[in-house]
Amino acid sequence: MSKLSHGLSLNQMQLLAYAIYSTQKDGNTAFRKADFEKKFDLEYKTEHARQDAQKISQLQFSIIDLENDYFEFWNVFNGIKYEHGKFTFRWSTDFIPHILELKEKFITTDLTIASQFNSSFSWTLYDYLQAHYGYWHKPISKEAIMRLFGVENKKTYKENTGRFKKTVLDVAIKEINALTDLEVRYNEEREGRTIIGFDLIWSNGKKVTSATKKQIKEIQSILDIVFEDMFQYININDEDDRQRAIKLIREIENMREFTGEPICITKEKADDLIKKAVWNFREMNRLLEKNNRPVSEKSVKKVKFYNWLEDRS
DNA sequence: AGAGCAACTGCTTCGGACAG
DNA sequence: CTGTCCGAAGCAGTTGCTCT
Repeated sequence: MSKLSHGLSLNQMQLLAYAIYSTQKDGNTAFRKADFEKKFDLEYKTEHARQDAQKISQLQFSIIDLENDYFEFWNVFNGIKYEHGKFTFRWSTDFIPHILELKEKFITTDLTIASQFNSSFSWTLYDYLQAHYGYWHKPISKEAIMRLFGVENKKTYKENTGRFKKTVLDVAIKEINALTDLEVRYNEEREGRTIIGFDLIWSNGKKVTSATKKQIKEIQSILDIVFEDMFQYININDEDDRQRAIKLIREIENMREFTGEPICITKEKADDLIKKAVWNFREMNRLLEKNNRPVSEKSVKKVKFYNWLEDRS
């Protein structure tokens, strides 16, 4: 969603959210402006509706993975119509499957809470924090956070970090702290006297503890073994088993982003990752044995180690 | 209920003062 | 000298009101 709603004004985000909401609720692809206004507690002039609808109607949904020679772009809407207070819109057929994905993240949590936000920046930041479930802090460069808020071209903010804080970041944090369960603050990261980034720190009221170095090392060690034995796994003869092994490897590989410094995930999240990694690892070795492939000595040791841990508990 | 106009509010930008 | 802070001015967006 963050990518989809990038650079939209608050009203535009609300309009998009309400379109998704209406579709989700009763499959309706039309809604009355009055209902929309009521939901977000605002007045919406037709001229603004026109501008916002025009912007929304040009939205695109993209998936880009150039490393694998892959990209796709789809329009979100085929069109949007407005007539005497009634919006009618038609989703692009290729986008419809994605609406379902958006539902969980966007509709159930965000709309009730986010409808209270007065600033689009609050919406954006809230979305960003929600997307980083399992993290408890996240360092982000000034450039990146400006891009997140869609203000990377504002001269004032580029040259005057104080203004950026006052009118963008602080506004968003204040609203989130006031209206949601999250508690957000940040530390400034400086290089000399220049602010080069922020370390966003947040919690949902519950006490959170950072993942330990030991936990991260544990994830790292599984990553290393899997990587070393990669060829064993992808050379499995049986097509189905090979595809399954590749999928399991990918899942483990994706954990690499959490192992870097500084440690940003919670203890709880690290526990989940370790469990998941061990499970995948065992499953992969099972596939090797099933296909009469040798399991490396390191892997055998690792599996024994986990068996031993479980026997004790 | 929706459209349109006028007064007002607050944001952005610019340039200059100030501090390390 | 470089980067941050601050005030003035212009202007876009908001509010409140009336008319259709």
